[in-house]
Amino acid sequence: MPMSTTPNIAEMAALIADPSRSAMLLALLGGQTLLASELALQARITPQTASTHLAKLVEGRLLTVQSRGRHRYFRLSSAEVAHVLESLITIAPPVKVRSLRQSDQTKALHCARTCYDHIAGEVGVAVAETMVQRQWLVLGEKEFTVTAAGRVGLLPLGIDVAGLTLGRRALAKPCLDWSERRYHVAGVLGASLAELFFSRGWIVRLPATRAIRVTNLGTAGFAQYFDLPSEKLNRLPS
Amino acid sequence: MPMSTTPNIAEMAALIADPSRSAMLLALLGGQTLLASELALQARITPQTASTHLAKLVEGRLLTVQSRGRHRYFRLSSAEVAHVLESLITIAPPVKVRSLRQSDQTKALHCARTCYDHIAGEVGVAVAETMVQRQWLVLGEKEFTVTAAGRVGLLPLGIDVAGLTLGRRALAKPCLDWSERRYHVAGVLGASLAELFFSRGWIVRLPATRAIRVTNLGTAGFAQYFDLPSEKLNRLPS
DNA sequence: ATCATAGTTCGATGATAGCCGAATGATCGG
DNA sequence: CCGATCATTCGGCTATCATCGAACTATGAT
Repeated sequence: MPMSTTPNIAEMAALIADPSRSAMLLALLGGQTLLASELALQARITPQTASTHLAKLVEGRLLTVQSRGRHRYFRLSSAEVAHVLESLITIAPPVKVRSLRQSDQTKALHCARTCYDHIAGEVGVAVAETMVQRQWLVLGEKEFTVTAAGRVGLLPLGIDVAGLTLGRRALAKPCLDWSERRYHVAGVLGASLAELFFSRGWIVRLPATRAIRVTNLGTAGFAQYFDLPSEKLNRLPS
Repeated sequence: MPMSTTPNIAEMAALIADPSRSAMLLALLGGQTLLASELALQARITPQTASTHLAKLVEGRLLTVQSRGRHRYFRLSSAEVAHVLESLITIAPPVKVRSLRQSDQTKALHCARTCYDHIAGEVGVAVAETMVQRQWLVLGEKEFTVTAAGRVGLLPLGIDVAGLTLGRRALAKPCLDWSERRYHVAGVLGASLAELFFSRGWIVRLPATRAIRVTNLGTAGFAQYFDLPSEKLNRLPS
């Protein structure tokens, strides 16, 4: 007697369904690679339990490990995994604010945060929309198409589109934002934009979160290169 | 002591994580509204257990019920829920083929199927790509933008884009296809396209599946209006 | 060598939750 | 009113699994 033909969604969902595991996954949603101990801390569990959880997540191909010395670095195994998590956030009931500090954190998350390895939140969406408005990007089929104007416009920022190495990864994919409900730029271009912003010191990571803060340098930079009004960027705690 | 600031992804995932519940959800992914008894049959469980599961799914806002007489009709509560399920399929391990009949079924699913209320699979992707190639759609920021040419081109098909009622729902969103790994059209436009194809008799639902069959009428229609080669449509069991 | 740190494995415990049988409601047809 | 159908509720059984203490391995520092 044949089993049902349904794909084993349940298995993957079960991996996310545990509170400790989902906490670790969300901690990794920023695209960072974190240590087992850091993840244990994030999930508020002992290293032993974290170890078993991480083993399961790797076994289930949600995470990939990289052993270096006695350390083990974990990260999400693909952008698709990140996408699943983001879509789950979309349907999850809104976050209960328990404390002022927390409220600050969530506000920061909404404003600017890293989604896997690119920039999401208000800033990410605003940057993307500026690029579309300038006809640098056109929402093609499976991805953003970078126009000739886009290639030229990105050069002063130090991004050579033609030189971006594409693995099997798309150049510029649209990625739905759960806080803004609009798209921002993912893919290789999104990643190199994020890298650029970090290396120029426009944005910095807030400790132990996916949230990022826009620096004074960044306020000027985003205004100059992307026409972003400074009010949008200054709502964050310094 | 404040709990973690993470949204309760785990709760939603736990609802999907049970094999019986995920079977029911996948059965509803076609957009149909099904009876509790039908869902129990799909999940191969007794009506009693199905009832408790369905109660939880409604409680968790994944499903909505509509009582009519002694019957209770269930359906997915939103397109977002469908989106979560599809994205989970994307990362779930591939389906094991257990029998020939099953292989046929999966082939049909790959070729053409309904994803919530729009058309996915080869046909859905092909239609979307034709529209993009004709510049009817442009992959804008959060959604496909329908161009002037698109509005004109869709008129002969009986779709008045300006007249489409938008709730909070997007007009035309790109939706990643797990079988093709390319995008098809979701959103209000996607829904009305599907409705059109059904009402014109171009496609019909195969019983008890999300798979659809392209009729002879449809072969002609898709060729005439969307330049789809007939070979693409004829791979299905009649 | 010695100690500390990072991580895993094992075993016991405890709680959760899916499952079905049986009984109860509720609705429709005659 | 009565039997049939669709569905829910309850109770008890069982299995699964997250959790942590304790012991163990491996790497790095002194």
